[in-house]
Amino acid sequence: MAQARRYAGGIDGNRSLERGVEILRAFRPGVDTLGNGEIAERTGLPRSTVSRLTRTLVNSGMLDEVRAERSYRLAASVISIGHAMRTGSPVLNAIGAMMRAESAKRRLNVGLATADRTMMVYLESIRYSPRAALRNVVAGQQVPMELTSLGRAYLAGIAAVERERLLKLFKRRSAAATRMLLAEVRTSISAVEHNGYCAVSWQPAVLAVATPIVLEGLPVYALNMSLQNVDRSAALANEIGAYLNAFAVKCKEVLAGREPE
Amino acid sequence: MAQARRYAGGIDGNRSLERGVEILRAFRPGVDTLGNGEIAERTGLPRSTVSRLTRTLVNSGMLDEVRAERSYRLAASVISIGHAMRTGSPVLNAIGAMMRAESAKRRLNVGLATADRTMMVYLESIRYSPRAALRNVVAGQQVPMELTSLGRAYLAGIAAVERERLLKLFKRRSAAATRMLLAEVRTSISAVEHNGYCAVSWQPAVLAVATPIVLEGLPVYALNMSLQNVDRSAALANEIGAYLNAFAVKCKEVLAGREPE
DNA sequence: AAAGCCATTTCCACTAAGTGGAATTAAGGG
DNA sequence: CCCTTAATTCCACTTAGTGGAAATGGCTTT
Repeated sequence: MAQARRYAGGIDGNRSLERGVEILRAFRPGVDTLGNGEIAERTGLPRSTVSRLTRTLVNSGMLDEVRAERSYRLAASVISIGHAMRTGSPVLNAIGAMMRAESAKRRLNVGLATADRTMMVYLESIRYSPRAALRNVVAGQQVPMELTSLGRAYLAGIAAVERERLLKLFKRRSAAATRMLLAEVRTSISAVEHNGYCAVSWQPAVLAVATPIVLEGLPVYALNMSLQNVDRSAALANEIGAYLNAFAVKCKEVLAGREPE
Repeated sequence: MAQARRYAGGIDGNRSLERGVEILRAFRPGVDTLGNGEIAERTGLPRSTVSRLTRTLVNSGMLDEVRAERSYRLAASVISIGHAMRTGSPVLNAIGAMMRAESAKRRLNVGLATADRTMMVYLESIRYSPRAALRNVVAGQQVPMELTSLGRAYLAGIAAVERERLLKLFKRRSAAATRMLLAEVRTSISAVEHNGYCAVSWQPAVLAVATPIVLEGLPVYALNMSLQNVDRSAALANEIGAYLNAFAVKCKEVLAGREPE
Protein backbone atom coordinates (compact mmCIF):
# COMPACT_ATOMS: atom_id res chain seq x y z
CA MET A 1 0.00 0.00 0.00
CA ALA A 2 1.15 3.52 0.60
CA GLN A 3 3.11 4.47 -2.53
CA ALA A 4 -0.20 5.25 -4.18
CA ARG A 5 -0.05 4.57 -7.87
CA ARG A 6 0.52 7.87 -9.59
CA TYR A 7 -2.17 9.27 -11.84
CA ALA A 8 -5.09 7.46 -10.35
CA GLY A 9 -7.79 9.99 -9.80
CA GLY A 10 -5.52 12.89 -10.38
CA ILE A 11 -4.26 13.89 -6.96
CA ASP A 12 -0.66 13.56 -8.04
CA GLY A 13 -0.98 15.80 -11.01
CA ASN A 14 -1.63 15.46 -14.65
CA ARG A 15 0.29 13.00 -16.70
CA SER A 16 -0.19 14.57 -20.12
CA LEU A 17 0.92 17.95 -18.92
CA GLU A 18 3.98 16.47 -17.30
CA ARG A 19 4.81 14.73 -20.54
CA GLY A 20 4.25 17.83 -22.57
CA VAL A 21 6.68 19.75 -20.39
CA GLU A 22 9.16 16.92 -20.76
CA ILE A 23 8.90 17.32 -24.51
CA LEU A 24 9.67 21.02 -24.26
CA ARG A 25 12.61 20.16 -22.04
CA ALA A 26 13.95 17.79 -24.69
CA PHE A 27 14.99 20.88 -26.63
CA ARG A 28 18.28 21.47 -24.90
CA PRO A 29 20.46 24.48 -25.72
CA GLY A 30 22.02 24.12 -29.12
CA VAL A 31 19.44 21.86 -30.72
CA ASP A 32 17.43 23.43 -33.46
CA THR A 33 14.78 21.01 -34.64
CA LEU A 34 13.68 17.64 -33.27
CA GLY A 35 11.46 15.10 -35.01
CA ASN A 36 8.86 13.10 -33.18
CA GLY A 37 11.07 10.05 -33.29
CA GLU A 38 13.96 11.85 -31.68
CA ILE A 39 11.67 13.28 -29.05
CA ALA A 40 10.27 9.83 -28.34
CA GLU A 41 13.78 8.53 -27.84
CA ARG A 42 14.88 11.35 -25.57
CA THR A 43 11.79 11.26 -23.41
CA GLY A 44 11.05 7.54 -23.51
CA LEU A 45 7.45 8.21 -24.50
CA PRO A 46 5.58 6.11 -27.08
CA ARG A 47 5.75 7.53 -30.56
CA SER A 48 2.04 7.94 -31.01
CA THR A 49 1.78 9.85 -27.77
CA VAL A 50 4.58 12.17 -28.81
CA SER A 51 2.86 12.73 -32.10
CA ARG A 52 -0.30 13.89 -30.38
CA LEU A 53 1.44 16.02 -27.78
CA THR A 54 3.65 17.81 -30.26
CA ARG A 55 0.57 18.61 -32.26
CA THR A 56 -1.00 20.12 -29.16
CA LEU A 57 2.11 22.14 -28.43
CA VAL A 58 2.01 23.49 -31.96
CA ASN A 59 -1.62 24.51 -31.53
CA SER A 60 -0.74 26.17 -28.25
CA GLY A 61 2.06 28.07 -29.91
CA MET A 62 4.89 26.53 -27.94
CA LEU A 63 6.37 24.71 -30.92
CA ASP A 64 6.75 25.62 -34.56
CA GLU A 65 6.31 22.84 -37.06
CA VAL A 66 8.74 22.41 -39.92
CA ARG A 67 6.55 20.48 -42.30
CA ALA A 68 9.26 19.84 -44.88
CA GLU A 69 11.39 17.84 -42.48
CA ARG A 70 8.60 16.65 -40.19
CA SER A 71 10.14 18.22 -37.19
CA TYR A 72 9.58 20.87 -34.58
CA ARG A 73 11.42 23.70 -32.92
CA LEU A 74 10.68 25.86 -29.91
CA ALA A 75 8.45 28.77 -30.84
CA ALA A 76 8.78 32.41 -29.88
CA SER A 77 6.22 31.95 -27.10
CA VAL A 78 8.79 30.33 -24.90
CA ILE A 79 10.95 33.42 -24.84
CA SER A 80 8.01 35.66 -24.19
CA ILE A 81 7.08 33.55 -21.19
CA GLY A 82 10.73 33.66 -20.18
CA HIS A 83 10.61 37.41 -20.45
CA ALA A 84 7.50 37.49 -18.28
CA MET A 85 9.39 35.50 -15.71
CA ARG A 86 12.25 37.98 -15.67
CA THR A 87 10.11 41.09 -15.55
CA GLY A 88 8.00 39.55 -12.81
CA SER A 89 10.92 38.54 -10.66
CA PRO A 90 10.90 40.80 -7.60
CA VAL A 91 14.55 40.04 -6.94
CA LEU A 92 15.72 41.02 -10.37
CA ASN A 93 13.54 44.11 -10.30
CA ALA A 94 14.96 45.14 -6.97
CA ILE A 95 18.64 44.57 -7.55
CA GLY A 96 19.18 44.44 -11.31
CA ALA A 97 20.20 48.07 -11.49
CA MET A 98 22.42 47.69 -8.44
CA MET A 99 24.14 44.76 -10.08
CA ARG A 100 24.90 46.83 -13.15
CA ALA A 101 26.26 49.66 -11.04
CA GLU A 102 28.34 47.30 -8.96
CA SER A 103 29.80 45.68 -12.05
CA ALA A 104 30.89 49.06 -13.36
CA LYS A 105 32.23 50.20 -10.00
CA ARG A 106 34.24 47.07 -9.21
CA ARG A 107 35.09 46.30 -12.80
CA LEU A 108 34.05 42.67 -12.67
CA ASN A 109 31.25 40.38 -13.77
CA VAL A 110 28.16 40.17 -11.60
CA GLY A 111 25.58 37.40 -11.92
CA LEU A 112 22.36 36.26 -10.34
CA ALA A 113 21.18 32.68 -10.69
CA THR A 114 18.89 30.09 -9.26
CA ALA A 115 18.39 26.37 -9.70
CA ASP A 116 16.63 24.38 -12.37
CA ARG A 117 16.92 20.78 -11.24
CA THR A 118 20.69 20.15 -11.07
CA MET A 119 21.71 23.19 -13.05
CA MET A 120 22.09 26.80 -12.09
CA VAL A 121 20.45 29.18 -14.50
CA TYR A 122 21.34 32.83 -14.80
CA LEU A 123 18.55 35.32 -14.32
CA GLU A 124 21.02 38.03 -15.12
CA SER A 125 24.66 38.06 -15.99
CA ILE A 126 26.43 41.34 -16.34
CA ARG A 127 29.79 40.94 -17.99
CA TYR A 128 32.33 43.59 -17.45
CA SER A 129 34.99 43.97 -20.07
CA PRO A 130 37.44 46.86 -20.19
CA ARG A 131 36.69 47.66 -23.81
CA ALA A 132 33.02 47.13 -24.62
CA ALA A 133 32.05 48.87 -21.37
CA LEU A 134 29.43 46.57 -19.96
CA ARG A 135 26.96 44.41 -21.74
CA ASN A 136 24.51 42.02 -20.22
CA VAL A 137 24.83 38.54 -21.54
CA VAL A 138 22.23 35.90 -22.07
CA ALA A 139 19.92 35.18 -19.22
CA GLY A 140 18.87 31.55 -19.11
CA GLN A 141 22.33 30.17 -19.56
CA GLN A 142 22.96 27.07 -17.50
CA VAL A 143 26.01 25.97 -15.56
CA PRO A 144 26.38 22.77 -13.53
CA MET A 145 25.50 23.18 -9.89
CA GLU A 146 28.22 21.04 -8.37
CA LEU A 147 31.11 22.61 -10.27
CA THR A 148 30.43 26.30 -9.91
CA SER A 149 30.60 28.84 -7.14
CA LEU A 150 27.01 29.78 -7.91
CA GLY A 151 25.84 26.22 -7.49
CA ARG A 152 27.74 25.62 -4.29
CA ALA A 153 26.53 28.87 -2.77
CA TYR A 154 23.03 27.77 -3.69
CA LEU A 155 23.58 24.41 -2.02
CA ALA A 156 24.74 26.22 1.10
CA GLY A 157 21.56 28.26 1.10
CA ILE A 158 18.93 25.55 0.79
CA ALA A 159 17.49 23.18 3.37
CA ALA A 160 19.70 20.28 4.40
CA VAL A 161 17.36 17.55 3.15
CA GLU A 162 17.11 19.10 -0.28
CA ARG A 163 20.88 19.51 -0.35
CA GLU A 164 21.48 15.86 0.39
CA ARG A 165 19.00 14.86 -2.29
CA LEU A 166 20.95 16.87 -4.84
CA LEU A 167 24.32 15.58 -3.70
CA LYS A 168 23.08 12.05 -4.34
CA LEU A 169 22.14 13.06 -7.87
CA PHE A 170 25.64 14.38 -8.54
CA LYS A 171 27.10 11.13 -7.32
CA ARG A 172 25.00 9.29 -9.84
CA ARG A 173 25.86 11.73 -12.62
CA SER A 174 29.64 11.81 -12.66
CA ALA A 175 31.07 8.33 -12.57
CA ALA A 176 34.67 9.27 -11.83
CA ALA A 177 36.22 11.69 -9.35
CA THR A 178 33.13 11.45 -7.22
CA ARG A 179 34.74 11.35 -3.81
CA MET A 180 37.05 14.25 -4.46
CA LEU A 181 34.35 16.32 -6.09
CA LEU A 182 31.87 15.82 -3.30
CA ALA A 183 34.53 16.69 -0.75
CA GLU A 184 35.23 19.89 -2.67
CA VAL A 185 31.56 20.72 -2.72
CA ARG A 186 31.32 20.26 1.03
CA THR A 187 34.40 22.41 1.52
CA SER A 188 32.76 25.18 -0.49
CA ILE A 189 29.59 24.88 1.54
CA SER A 190 31.42 25.29 4.81
CA ALA A 191 33.36 28.18 3.30
CA VAL A 192 30.02 29.86 2.75
CA GLU A 193 29.02 29.12 6.31
CA HIS A 194 32.25 30.57 7.71
CA ASN A 195 33.04 33.45 5.39
CA GLY A 196 29.75 34.13 3.68
CA TYR A 197 31.06 33.20 0.26
CA CYS A 198 32.90 30.48 -1.62
CA ALA A 199 35.47 30.82 -4.38
CA VAL A 200 35.80 28.39 -7.26
CA SER A 201 37.84 28.38 -10.44
CA TRP A 202 35.65 26.25 -12.61
CA GLN A 203 36.95 27.54 -15.89
CA PRO A 204 40.67 28.12 -16.27
CA ALA A 205 41.83 31.64 -15.48
CA VAL A 206 38.44 32.65 -14.20
CA LEU A 207 37.98 33.33 -10.53
CA ALA A 208 34.40 33.23 -9.35
CA VAL A 209 33.01 33.97 -5.92
CA ALA A 210 29.41 33.44 -4.88
CA THR A 211 27.03 33.84 -1.97
CA PRO A 212 23.48 32.61 -1.38
CA ILE A 213 20.50 34.91 -1.06
CA VAL A 214 17.84 33.39 1.14
CA LEU A 215 14.56 35.20 1.53
CA GLU A 216 11.18 34.20 2.84
CA GLY A 217 8.70 33.39 0.09
CA LEU A 218 11.30 33.26 -2.65
CA PRO A 219 13.47 30.53 -4.08
CA VAL A 220 17.08 30.58 -2.96
CA TYR A 221 19.24 32.61 -5.32
CA ALA A 222 22.98 32.87 -5.67
CA LEU A 223 24.83 36.04 -6.43
CA ASN A 224 28.28 35.92 -7.88
CA MET A 225 31.19 38.07 -8.93
CA SER A 226 33.87 36.87 -11.28
CA LEU A 227 36.96 37.99 -13.05
CA GLN A 228 38.64 36.64 -16.16
CA ASN A 229 42.28 36.34 -17.04
CA VAL A 230 43.62 36.34 -13.55
CA ASP A 231 45.80 33.88 -11.75
CA ARG A 232 43.94 32.34 -8.91
CA SER A 233 45.19 33.70 -5.65
CA ALA A 234 43.73 33.46 -2.19
CA ALA A 235 44.28 37.16 -1.66
CA LEU A 236 42.29 38.10 -4.70
CA ALA A 237 39.50 35.71 -3.76
CA ASN A 238 39.34 37.32 -0.34
CA GLU A 239 39.14 40.77 -1.81
CA ILE A 240 36.33 39.90 -4.19
CA GLY A 241 34.62 37.94 -1.45
CA ALA A 242 34.61 41.04 0.71
CA TYR A 243 33.06 43.07 -2.10
CA LEU A 244 30.49 40.37 -2.61
CA ASN A 245 29.55 40.18 1.05
CA ALA A 246 29.12 43.92 1.24
CA PHE A 247 27.04 43.94 -1.92
CA ALA A 248 24.89 41.04 -0.77
CA VAL A 249 24.12 42.90 2.44
CA LYS A 250 22.99 45.92 0.45
CA CYS A 251 20.85 43.70 -1.75
CA LYS A 252 19.20 42.00 1.19
CA GLU A 253 18.40 45.35 2.74
CA VAL A 254 16.68 46.50 -0.41
CA LEU A 255 14.85 43.19 -0.76
CA ALA A 256 13.71 43.17 2.84
CA GLY A 257 12.23 46.63 2.40
CA ARG A 258 10.09 45.83 -0.61
CA GLU A 259 6.34 46.01 -0.28
CA PRO A 260 4.90 42.51 -0.10
CA GLU A 261 2.64 43.25 -3.09
CA MET B 1 -21.47 16.43 -38.44
CA ALA B 2 -18.16 17.92 -39.53
CA GLN B 3 -16.95 20.19 -36.72
CA ALA B 4 -15.87 17.08 -34.88
CA ARG B 5 -16.14 17.52 -31.16
CA ARG B 6 -12.67 18.33 -29.91
CA TYR B 7 -10.92 15.95 -27.56
CA ALA B 8 -12.76 12.81 -28.55
CA GLY B 9 -10.21 10.13 -29.15
CA GLY B 10 -7.35 12.53 -29.12
CA ILE B 11 -6.81 13.48 -32.73
CA ASP B 12 -7.18 17.15 -31.97
CA GLY B 13 -4.60 17.24 -29.26
CA ASN B 14 -4.49 16.99 -25.57
CA ARG B 15 -6.76 19.10 -23.48
CA SER B 16 -4.79 19.05 -20.24
CA LEU B 17 -1.60 20.05 -21.93
CA GLU B 18 -3.35 22.88 -23.71
CA ARG B 19 -4.75 24.05 -20.41
CA GLY B 20 -1.40 23.79 -18.69
CA VAL B 21 0.16 26.00 -21.33
CA GLU B 22 -2.68 28.44 -20.91
CA ILE B 23 -1.84 28.63 -17.23
CA LEU B 24 1.78 29.44 -17.99
CA ARG B 25 0.58 32.09 -20.40
CA ALA B 26 -1.53 33.68 -17.67
CA PHE B 27 1.73 35.00 -16.22
CA ARG B 28 2.01 38.09 -18.36
CA PRO B 29 5.01 40.42 -18.13
CA GLY B 30 4.99 42.35 -14.91
CA VAL B 31 3.01 39.92 -12.79
CA ASP B 32 4.94 38.27 -10.04
CA THR B 33 2.78 35.72 -8.31
CA LEU B 34 -0.67 34.40 -9.15
CA GLY B 35 -2.92 32.35 -6.89
CA ASN B 36 -5.02 29.50 -8.18
CA GLY B 37 -8.10 31.67 -7.95
CA GLU B 38 -6.61 34.39 -10.08
CA ILE B 39 -5.40 31.84 -12.59
CA ALA B 40 -8.86 30.31 -12.74
CA GLU B 41 -10.33 33.71 -13.47
CA ARG B 42 -7.82 34.59 -16.16
CA THR B 43 -8.05 31.29 -17.93
CA GLY B 44 -11.70 30.50 -17.32
CA LEU B 45 -10.82 27.03 -16.03
CA PRO B 46 -12.55 25.43 -13.04
CA ARG B 47 -10.73 26.03 -9.81
CA SER B 48 -10.18 22.40 -8.98
CA THR B 49 -8.65 21.80 -12.36
CA VAL B 50 -6.32 24.74 -11.93
CA SER B 51 -5.32 23.43 -8.54
CA ARG B 52 -4.27 20.10 -10.03
CA LEU B 53 -2.52 21.57 -13.03
CA THR B 54 -0.52 24.09 -11.04
CA ARG B 55 0.62 21.28 -8.81
CA THR B 56 1.80 19.38 -11.86
CA LEU B 57 3.62 22.44 -13.17
CA VAL B 58 5.36 22.78 -9.83
CA ASN B 59 6.44 19.14 -9.95
CA SER B 60 7.68 19.66 -13.48
CA GLY B 61 9.67 22.66 -12.38
CA MET B 62 7.81 25.24 -14.45
CA LEU B 63 6.30 27.02 -11.46
CA ASP B 64 7.61 27.83 -8.02
CA GLU B 65 5.15 27.62 -5.17
CA VAL B 66 4.97 30.36 -2.58
CA ARG B 67 3.40 28.43 0.24
CA ALA B 68 2.98 31.40 2.55
CA GLU B 69 0.65 33.20 0.19
CA ARG B 70 -0.68 30.15 -1.62
CA SER B 71 0.46 31.35 -4.94
CA TYR B 72 2.81 30.55 -7.76
CA ARG B 73 5.37 32.24 -9.92
CA LEU B 74 7.17 31.20 -13.07
CA ALA B 75 10.24 29.16 -12.25
CA ALA B 76 13.73 29.45 -13.66
CA SER B 77 13.06 26.58 -16.05
CA VAL B 78 11.11 28.84 -18.33
CA ILE B 79 14.09 31.04 -18.99
CA SER B 80 16.34 28.09 -19.55
CA ILE B 81 13.93 26.77 -22.16
CA GLY B 82 13.81 30.27 -23.60
CA HIS B 83 17.56 30.26 -23.73
CA ALA B 84 17.51 26.93 -25.53
CA MET B 85 15.17 28.47 -28.06
CA ARG B 86 17.53 31.35 -28.71
CA THR B 87 20.68 29.27 -28.95
CA GLY B 88 18.90 26.81 -31.22
CA SER B 89 17.55 29.44 -33.55
CA PRO B 90 19.42 29.13 -36.84
CA VAL B 91 18.47 32.65 -37.81
CA LEU B 92 19.80 34.25 -34.67
CA ASN B 93 22.93 32.13 -34.85
CA ALA B 94 23.52 33.18 -38.41
CA ILE B 95 22.87 36.89 -38.20
CA GLY B 96 23.17 37.85 -34.53
CA ALA B 97 26.76 38.97 -34.88
CA MET B 98 25.95 40.80 -38.09
CA MET B 99 23.17 42.65 -36.33
CA ARG B 100 25.56 43.79 -33.63
CA ALA B 101 28.08 44.96 -36.19
CA GLU B 102 25.42 46.75 -38.20
CA SER B 103 24.12 48.51 -35.12
CA ALA B 104 27.60 49.81 -34.34
CA LYS B 105 28.30 50.78 -37.93
CA ARG B 106 25.05 52.63 -38.59
CA ARG B 107 24.65 53.87 -35.06
CA LEU B 108 21.07 52.76 -34.65
CA ASN B 109 19.03 50.05 -32.98
CA VAL B 110 18.66 46.73 -34.74
CA GLY B 111 16.04 44.14 -33.82
CA LEU B 112 14.84 40.73 -34.88
CA ALA B 113 11.37 39.52 -34.00
CA THR B 114 8.71 37.03 -34.85
CA ALA B 115 5.09 36.50 -33.94
CA ASP B 116 3.47 35.03 -30.85
CA ARG B 117 -0.24 35.12 -31.59
CA THR B 118 -0.99 38.83 -32.10
CA MET B 119 2.21 40.13 -30.61
CA MET B 120 5.66 40.49 -32.03
CA VAL B 121 8.35 39.16 -29.75
CA TYR B 122 11.98 40.16 -29.97
CA LEU B 123 14.49 37.38 -30.44
CA GLU B 124 17.19 40.00 -30.22
CA SER B 125 17.19 43.70 -29.77
CA ILE B 126 20.43 45.58 -30.00
CA ARG B 127 20.10 49.07 -28.71
CA TYR B 128 22.62 51.61 -29.81
CA SER B 129 23.21 54.54 -27.58
CA PRO B 130 26.02 57.03 -28.08
CA ARG B 131 27.30 56.68 -24.55
CA ALA B 132 26.98 53.13 -23.29
CA ALA B 133 28.36 51.83 -26.58
CA LEU B 134 25.98 49.04 -27.42
CA ARG B 135 24.16 46.72 -25.13
CA ASN B 136 21.66 44.09 -26.04
CA VAL B 137 18.36 44.50 -24.36
CA VAL B 138 15.86 41.93 -23.25
CA ALA B 139 14.87 39.30 -25.72
CA GLY B 140 11.30 38.18 -25.32
CA GLN B 141 9.85 41.65 -25.09
CA GLN B 142 6.53 41.98 -26.83
CA VAL B 143 5.12 44.76 -28.94
CA PRO B 144 1.69 44.82 -30.60
CA MET B 145 1.69 43.54 -34.15
CA GLU B 146 -0.70 46.01 -35.70
CA LEU B 147 0.98 49.14 -34.34
CA THR B 148 4.62 48.51 -35.05
CA SER B 149 6.83 48.43 -38.09
CA LEU B 150 7.96 44.95 -37.03
CA GLY B 151 4.42 43.68 -36.91
CA ARG B 152 3.39 45.17 -40.21
CA ALA B 153 6.49 43.86 -41.95
CA TYR B 154 5.62 40.46 -40.53
CA LEU B 155 2.08 40.74 -41.85
CA ALA B 156 3.47 41.58 -45.25
CA GLY B 157 5.62 38.47 -45.15
CA ILE B 158 3.04 35.82 -44.24
CA ALA B 159 0.45 34.03 -46.34
CA ALA B 160 -2.64 36.05 -47.26
CA VAL B 161 -5.12 33.83 -45.44
CA GLU B 162 -3.18 34.01 -42.22
CA ARG B 163 -2.88 37.76 -42.62
CA GLU B 164 -6.64 38.21 -42.99
CA ARG B 165 -7.22 36.02 -39.95
CA LEU B 166 -4.99 38.30 -37.89
CA LEU B 167 -6.53 41.49 -39.23
CA LYS B 168 -9.93 40.26 -38.06
CA LEU B 169 -8.47 39.75 -34.59
CA PHE B 170 -7.20 43.33 -34.45
CA LYS B 171 -10.62 44.57 -35.44
CA ARG B 172 -12.09 42.72 -32.49
CA ARG B 173 -9.38 43.97 -30.13
CA SER B 174 -9.41 47.73 -30.52
CA ALA B 175 -12.92 49.07 -30.40
CA ALA B 176 -12.17 52.57 -31.64
CA ALA B 177 -10.11 53.87 -34.54
CA THR B 178 -10.49 50.57 -36.27
CA ARG B 179 -11.06 51.75 -39.80
CA MET B 180 -8.19 54.17 -39.74
CA LEU B 181 -5.85 51.75 -38.07
CA LEU B 182 -6.59 48.94 -40.51
CA ALA B 183 -6.11 51.31 -43.42
CA GLU B 184 -2.74 52.29 -41.97
CA VAL B 185 -1.79 48.66 -41.62
CA ARG B 186 -2.66 47.99 -45.24
CA THR B 187 -0.70 51.03 -46.31
CA SER B 188 2.34 49.71 -44.46
CA ILE B 189 1.92 46.32 -46.08
CA SER B 190 1.89 47.76 -49.55
CA ALA B 191 4.86 49.92 -48.63
CA VAL B 192 6.72 46.70 -47.92
CA GLU B 193 5.61 45.30 -51.23
CA HIS B 194 6.78 48.36 -53.13
CA ASN B 195 9.88 49.49 -51.27
CA GLY B 196 10.86 46.41 -49.31
CA TYR B 197 10.28 48.08 -45.97
CA CYS B 198 7.73 50.08 -43.99
CA ALA B 199 8.30 52.95 -41.60
CA VAL B 200 6.22 53.56 -38.49
CA SER B 201 6.49 55.98 -35.59
CA TRP B 202 4.69 54.01 -32.95
CA GLN B 203 6.31 55.70 -30.03
CA PRO B 204 6.81 59.45 -30.15
CA ALA B 205 10.16 60.60 -31.45
CA VAL B 206 11.14 57.09 -32.45
CA LEU B 207 11.41 56.22 -36.09
CA ALA B 208 11.30 52.52 -36.85
CA VAL B 209 11.70 50.76 -40.16
CA ALA B 210 11.17 47.05 -40.73
CA THR B 211 11.30 44.36 -43.36
CA PRO B 212 10.16 40.74 -43.42
CA ILE B 213 12.49 37.78 -43.68
CA VAL B 214 10.83 34.86 -45.37
CA LEU B 215 12.71 31.59 -45.60
CA GLU B 216 11.67 28.05 -46.41
CA GLY B 217 11.26 25.90 -43.32
CA LEU B 218 11.37 28.80 -40.89
CA PRO B 219 8.75 31.07 -39.39
CA VAL B 220 8.53 34.52 -40.91
CA TYR B 221 10.75 36.98 -39.08
CA ALA B 222 10.92 40.74 -39.17
CA LEU B 223 14.10 42.74 -39.00
CA ASN B 224 14.03 46.33 -37.94
CA MET B 225 16.18 49.38 -37.48
CA SER B 226 15.16 52.29 -35.32
CA LEU B 227 16.38 55.60 -34.05
CA GLN B 228 15.32 57.59 -31.01
CA ASN B 229 15.00 61.32 -30.52
CA VAL B 230 14.57 62.24 -34.13
CA ASP B 231 11.87 64.16 -35.85
CA ARG B 232 10.08 61.96 -38.25
CA SER B 233 10.99 62.82 -41.79
CA ALA B 234 10.42 60.94 -44.99
CA ALA B 235 14.01 61.51 -46.01
CA LEU B 236 15.36 59.90 -42.87
CA ALA B 237 12.96 56.99 -43.22
CA ASN B 238 14.18 56.46 -46.76
CA GLU B 239 17.78 56.53 -45.70
CA ILE B 240 17.27 53.98 -42.94
CA GLY B 241 15.07 51.93 -45.23
CA ALA B 242 17.91 51.73 -47.71
CA TYR B 243 20.29 50.55 -44.99
CA LEU B 244 17.77 48.01 -43.89
CA ASN B 245 17.17 46.64 -47.38
CA ALA B 246 20.89 46.28 -47.96
CA PHE B 247 21.34 44.57 -44.62
CA ALA B 248 18.40 42.23 -45.17
CA VAL B 249 19.91 41.12 -48.47
CA LYS B 250 23.17 40.30 -46.72
CA CYS B 251 21.29 38.38 -44.06
CA LYS B 252 19.32 36.37 -46.58
CA GLU B 253 22.51 35.46 -48.40
CA VAL B 254 24.07 34.15 -45.23
CA LEU B 255 20.89 32.31 -44.30
CA ALA B 256 20.52 30.75 -47.73
CA GLY B 257 24.04 29.40 -47.49
CA ARG B 258 23.63 27.58 -44.22
CA GLU B 259 23.89 23.82 -44.17
CA PRO B 260 20.42 22.31 -43.92
CA GLU B 261 21.60 20.08 -41.05
C1' DA C 1 -10.07 32.54 22.13
C1' DA C 2 -13.94 31.37 19.45
C1' DA C 3 -16.60 31.87 15.53
C1' DG C 4 -17.29 33.13 11.03
C1' DC C 5 -15.59 33.86 6.44
C1' DC C 6 -12.86 33.47 2.93
C1' DA C 7 -10.16 30.64 -0.71
C1' DT C 8 -7.97 26.53 -1.76
C1' DT C 9 -7.66 21.71 -1.84
C1' DT C 10 -9.39 17.05 -1.64
C1' DC C 11 -12.90 13.68 -2.49
C1' DC C 12 -15.46 10.88 -5.52
C1' DA C 13 -18.63 8.97 -8.88
C1' DC C 14 -18.77 9.38 -13.78
C1' DT C 15 -17.27 8.84 -18.19
C1' DA C 16 -15.00 11.14 -21.79
C1' DA C 17 -10.47 11.73 -22.82
C1' DG C 18 -6.21 9.73 -23.51
C1' DT C 19 -3.55 5.64 -24.42
C1' DG C 20 -0.46 2.69 -27.21
C1' DG C 21 -0.22 -1.30 -30.33
C1' DA C 22 -1.54 -2.20 -35.01
C1' DA C 23 -2.73 -0.55 -39.45
C1' DT C 24 -2.11 3.04 -42.60
C1' DT C 25 -0.20 6.63 -44.96
C1' DA C 26 3.46 9.41 -46.55
C1' DA C 27 8.27 10.40 -47.67
C1' DG C 28 12.87 9.37 -49.49
C1' DG C 29 16.21 5.96 -51.75
C1' DG C 30 17.72 2.76 -55.04
C1' DC D 1 8.40 2.45 -59.88
C1' DC D 2 8.86 -0.29 -56.00
C1' DC D 3 10.78 -0.82 -51.59
C1' DT D 4 12.25 0.76 -47.03
C1' DT D 5 11.66 3.65 -43.09
C1' DA D 6 9.34 6.75 -40.19
C1' DA D 7 5.47 9.40 -38.89
C1' DT D 8 0.48 9.51 -38.29
C1' DT D 9 -4.11 7.86 -37.67
C1' DC D 10 -7.32 4.25 -36.07
C1' DC D 11 -9.62 2.09 -32.59
C1' DA D 12 -11.07 -0.77 -28.72
C1' DC D 13 -9.94 -0.37 -23.95
C1' DT D 14 -9.93 1.59 -19.63
C1' DT D 15 -7.47 4.55 -16.88
C1' DA D 16 -6.75 8.99 -15.98
C1' DG D 17 -8.91 13.41 -15.69
C1' DT D 18 -12.99 16.03 -14.60
C1' DG D 19 -15.72 19.37 -11.89
C1' DG D 20 -19.35 19.90 -8.38
C1' DA D 21 -19.64 19.32 -3.58
C1' DA D 22 -17.60 18.68 0.82
C1' DA D 23 -13.77 19.52 3.71
C1' DT D 24 -9.89 21.76 5.08
C1' DG D 25 -7.07 25.45 6.53
C1' DG D 26 -5.84 30.58 7.11
C1' DC D 27 -7.16 35.00 8.64
C1' DT D 28 -9.90 38.39 10.35
C1' DT D 29 -13.52 40.15 13.48
C1' DT D 30 -15.93 40.67 17.72
